[in-house]
Amino acid sequence: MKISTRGRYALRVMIDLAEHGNGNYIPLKEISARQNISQKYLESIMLELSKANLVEGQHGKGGGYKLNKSPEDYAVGEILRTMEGELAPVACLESNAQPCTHAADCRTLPMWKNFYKLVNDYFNGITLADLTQKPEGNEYFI
Amino acid sequence: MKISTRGRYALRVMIDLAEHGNGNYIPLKEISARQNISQKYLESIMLELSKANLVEGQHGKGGGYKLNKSPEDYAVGEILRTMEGELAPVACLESNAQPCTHAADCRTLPMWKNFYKLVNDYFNGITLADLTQKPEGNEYFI
DNA sequence: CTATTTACCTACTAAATTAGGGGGTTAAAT
DNA sequence: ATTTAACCCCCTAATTTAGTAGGTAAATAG
Repeated sequence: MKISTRGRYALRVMIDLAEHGNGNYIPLKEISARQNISQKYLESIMLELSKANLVEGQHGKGGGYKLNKSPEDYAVGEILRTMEGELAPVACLESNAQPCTHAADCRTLPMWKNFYKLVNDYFNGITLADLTQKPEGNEYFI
Repeated sequence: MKISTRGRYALRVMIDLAEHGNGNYIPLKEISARQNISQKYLESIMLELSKANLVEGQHGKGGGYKLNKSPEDYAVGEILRTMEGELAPVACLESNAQPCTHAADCRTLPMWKNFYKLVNDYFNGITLADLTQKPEGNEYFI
């Protein structure tokens, strides 16, 4: 029941880009230093985020990564799903799962389904903007 | 973000005991056959459930396992935590975690904390009795 | 054109986790 | 004494996780 390191790191990178980007490209080296995450490992994470079109990479001097949308348009759920795949608590709820013949009398399926919805609703309801430090202090969470 | 096989199996065994036990000892062989789970693997799961006092084992003929309480007194959360440890989404929320020096300005900690509470509240609010098939049909979940 | 910078790409690896299996010992009932 | 069934210890093959190593390709500065 853990969020993977890749998911957590991706979130930290996205928050870093939201806080330090401002529409400019930020080289991975900077993010790696600021977040204290191995640059090599971050590379593979950025590749995934880039392929999923959550960030845009730019080669060469002055290049780096930047967000493709403004922070309030990224749901945390979107970022986590990109790194972890679907947030389903059990394999049989994943969209590519082969249909389970016992679903009709499975005692626990409704519980997992409700939980799955709870998880998605929670993380879809939080945006990157909610997680960035705002001057007046972030009051999103009590 | 998956519930482990051990956690799912433990739940299925507990439901099986609730539905077929009725205060009697049920040998693992029967549960294994009914649930289609390797008896060997179940052994190690039962050992854990037994040590946590969720079930009671009895040696010899007429022996097996039975619940220690009635089904409505088992929270699903209690069973899952026995098998998986705490249901914390990130390591730093676990009770034995070394205190994180960045907690004060961690952007995501409040989100994880709220999520942790959501998870615990959800699974603590469901009992084994809610998951067993009742004659009139189980209406706990819509 | 060359050097530098930075993203992008492929392959490898050590450690941990998962899902078991083998082969016994102990306790209870017949 | 035999059978049944929990309890206990040690082993393993496959998969996942969290990286590292060593490059190539593209953009910019001079």
